[in-house]
Amino acid sequence: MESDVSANSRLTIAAHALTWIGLYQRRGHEVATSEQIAASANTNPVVIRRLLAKLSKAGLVDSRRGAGAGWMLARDLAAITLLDVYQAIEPGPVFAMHRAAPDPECVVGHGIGPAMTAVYDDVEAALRGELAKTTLEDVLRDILKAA
Amino acid sequence: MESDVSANSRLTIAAHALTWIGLYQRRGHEVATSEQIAASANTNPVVIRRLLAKLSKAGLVDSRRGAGAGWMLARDLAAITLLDVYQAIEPGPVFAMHRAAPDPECVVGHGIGPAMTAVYDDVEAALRGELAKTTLEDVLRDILKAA
DNA sequence: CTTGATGTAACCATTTTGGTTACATTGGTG
DNA sequence: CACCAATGTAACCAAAATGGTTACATCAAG
Repeated sequence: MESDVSANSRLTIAAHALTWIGLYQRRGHEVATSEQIAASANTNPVVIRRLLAKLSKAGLVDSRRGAGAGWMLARDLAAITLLDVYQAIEPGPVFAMHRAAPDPECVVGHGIGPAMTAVYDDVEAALRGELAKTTLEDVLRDILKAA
Repeated sequence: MESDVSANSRLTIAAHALTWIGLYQRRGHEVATSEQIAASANTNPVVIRRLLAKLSKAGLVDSRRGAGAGWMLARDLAAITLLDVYQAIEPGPVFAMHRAAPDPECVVGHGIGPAMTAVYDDVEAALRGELAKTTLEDVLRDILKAA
């Protein structure tokens, strides 16, 4: 215990992958391979494929198999928000309830669940609202501006 | 991999502990012990003490040692927001960057870090803003209302 | 039919999370 | 003063999450 800075990097990697595909296609290529993306993101191709598989189920990308296989965007970068990406890869909530149910005989133990759930719902809504404000086009613009 | 619903329950347990102490004191008791709180939250007293230790460092609670030892609020429930609790126990960010630095030769690999950091900063601000809206007095009111 | 890449399962090392034991320390009380 | 209940922490552990890696069946264009 004691160390923090947990959190996972999936949203970052997924945004990286999609942005990379978008830029690659914009430069005239049909599809991008998980190997190319993995090289840019400095991770393993399987990690990329796992994320893209989820993004594919969410309708954000399409894949082509066989020879000349690879990935392509299903929508323009401007039509994909970070919320879309987040929802595609992170079904779980940010905050968890008690690991084991609290004492139902205790007033606090009995009522804290619903009370915190209500708050967490609002927090998640705020988080989603904020993620929805940024599209991958915005991210790419930021990237190109800084280059 | 694959399962989700990660997230930790620390904020929930910490809010539970503080609310419990507040109600207990309101009923005329001087201090609450980690054992009592642990019984209500259905966890181990050491887990409670670990959290309260951090909350103590943040100035939200005080502890008394020796005989008649225990914990008491350093401020009224109405003067403690969930943001105060969150900051006391969760220094780390919600989203992480690449585990290994991306390819600096690649435009995306080079610029994605600052771009995502900017977004994440806004998201965290929104999350904190939402947590700041609720005080533990609000939580307790909710609990008592439902009882 | 060959080939290059997807789609997934499987396995593993590392880290996080939280539960548990253990124990030194504290300070009021009998 | 000795007792004792509870804090404050270290240490250890089991379970789960996170990502990296190998392996391989499948697919489809050439």
